[in-house]
Amino acid sequence: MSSLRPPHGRADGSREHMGRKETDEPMNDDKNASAPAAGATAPAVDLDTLRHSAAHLMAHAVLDLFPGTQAGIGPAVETGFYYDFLRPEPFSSDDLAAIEARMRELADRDIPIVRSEIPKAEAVRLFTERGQTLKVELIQEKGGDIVSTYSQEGFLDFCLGPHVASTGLLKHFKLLSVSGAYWKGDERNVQMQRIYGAVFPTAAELESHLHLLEEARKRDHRRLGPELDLYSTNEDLGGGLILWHPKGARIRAIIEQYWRERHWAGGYDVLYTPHIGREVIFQTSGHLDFYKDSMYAPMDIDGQNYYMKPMNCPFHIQIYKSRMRSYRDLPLRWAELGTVYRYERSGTLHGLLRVRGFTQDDAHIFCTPDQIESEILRVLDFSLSILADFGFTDNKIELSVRDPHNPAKYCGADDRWRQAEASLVKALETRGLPYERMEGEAVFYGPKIDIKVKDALGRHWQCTTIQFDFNMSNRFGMTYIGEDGKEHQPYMVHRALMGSLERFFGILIEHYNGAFPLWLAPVQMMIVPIAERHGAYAEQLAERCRAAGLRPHVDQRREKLAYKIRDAETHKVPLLLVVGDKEAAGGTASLRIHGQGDKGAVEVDGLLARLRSLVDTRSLTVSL
RNA sequence: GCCAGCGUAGCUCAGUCGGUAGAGCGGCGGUUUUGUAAACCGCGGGUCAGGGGUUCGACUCCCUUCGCUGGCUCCA
Repeated sequence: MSSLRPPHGRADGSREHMGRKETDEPMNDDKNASAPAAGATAPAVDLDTLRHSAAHLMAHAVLDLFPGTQAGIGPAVETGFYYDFLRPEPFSSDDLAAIEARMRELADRDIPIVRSEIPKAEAVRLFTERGQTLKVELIQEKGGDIVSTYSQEGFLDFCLGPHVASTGLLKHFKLLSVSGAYWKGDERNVQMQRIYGAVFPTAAELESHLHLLEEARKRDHRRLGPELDLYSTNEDLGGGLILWHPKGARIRAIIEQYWRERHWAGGYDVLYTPHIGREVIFQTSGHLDFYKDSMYAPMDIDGQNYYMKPMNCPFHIQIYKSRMRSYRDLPLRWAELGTVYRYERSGTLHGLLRVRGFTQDDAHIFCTPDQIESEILRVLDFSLSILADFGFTDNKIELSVRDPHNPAKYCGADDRWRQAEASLVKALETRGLPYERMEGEAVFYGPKIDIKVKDALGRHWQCTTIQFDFNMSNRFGMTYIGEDGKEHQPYMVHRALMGSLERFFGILIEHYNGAFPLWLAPVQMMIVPIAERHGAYAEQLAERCRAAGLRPHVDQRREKLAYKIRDAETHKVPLLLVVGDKEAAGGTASLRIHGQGDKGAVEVDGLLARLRSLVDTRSLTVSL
């Protein structure tokens, strides 16, 4: 149903997009079987070929070391490859090391990789002989009369190719992890073991990729969040439920304040609606028909079933319906920081990025058909402007439209779809924004624009979604009175900018590596008196900071200066103001900026004015 | 939910073959009054995630529940 919430996917750069690309179809298909032949021996190879060949090399090593193992599929992916294996015993990390060592041996021997084209029956016989019944299944499904195979010594694979000429060309790889994966991606099928590996053309690139992984691990919000005392989760509380600590809550409150101000200034009104509602509202909305699996069991209140809301739209619609609406009232732009609860399968929970209770920065725009273009443009501009304030300026935009081959999957009249899509395209083109067209990625009730932000490590995260909805206004019988005095059905757009506050917070923690820009930092300056006798001056200074609308904290502990500095630096406090005899006498403070070091003594009023302006402009860096 | 792995002090981790636990940091107490990334001494702190079982004896072996991790599936 009308989800406002962007998919809770993980970062493109790290996990989610390890999905399949063209080369991940090692299965044969006689239509293309002859095309890649030349590539098989070409000395200059593209990256996917290299990675796919590395997958074969690994399968070769695995089948050598663990006889009886069956191979599934082994495509190239974004940064390397994976290969799925069926084997009763789990692969241990020791096994991984052994497999990698074996791969190096096989690579060192520079074994030629040979393509052959053989009759299907022959292929079936060969793979049956080897006990590779999964491959036989693939051949029978995918193969034409003649199928292609690749072999390197005793290892034989059913594969379209192309591949590198010999194993010696495979040099810079590393096995990373093993995990479960369903045969053919269907959870009703047997579960196999998937081994992931990284492959790059040069040692330097592999090294830099491994370094990126390490960097991502270090700035993982699940590590930084609790470490910086921003949030926690708790076993007794339950999975997927977030406790916002004072510092995290401070950041959230700042974001919420900013969000409200921007919305009011941007022509929105802000709503509040309850967390639960009677069964009937979710029957009308269709959630109980289409969305029940994601909803929690009802609670009985005075003999009536009430549900926790999984979305805010039915509630906003009730407000719309609370009185007659004229075309003169439209557009109505209603926003809410709406807390919703959704059942997510236990295995999918992930820190702040995928939780069971979260707050969407939701909005619904109700408008007339002829307002839709300008409204889309407006919401697009608004979204990009807000994302930019958080430092996300390099975004990827996707336009998700219907699958032209499967119109039955969607509801709503054709002309509405055409108009909706046209207005989305128009908005993107008016702004000259490049976008990727995603056929068949539309939600069933309407097309949408998604914005994925690119973080400091180059990973993409989906935040914003702008979705048409042809369904809700119909189900709830929403109307407005037009110029003609007759009832009309309003157009409805759902949108979320940050997605959910939890998720956005997680992204921000990783993007900034926990070192929030001044306007968001929960503690903006740590004031450090050198000795106890400077405590009073430090407090005075803190008072002046607070009077300037800044957030200081005084470190009155009886510790050495160096200790307090180290502490503030590791907690990523943006500014340090050191005060001792000199400063107290001169009415100054010694300034130290996180990541920049000691800046020497500064005059206080000037500093505060400067900081105030950095906060007001939401500057992402501190420069004086 | 599924496959695999993990869960020992607030945090990071050690703990041999089954004989009921240890370090560093943090915390607390004291000494030190400190000038730009960790002063010194001392002290507490654990139902070894919870429950059940095997055993003379379980942190250790088995079962189970919860939570977490890597993926798969899902992300309407």
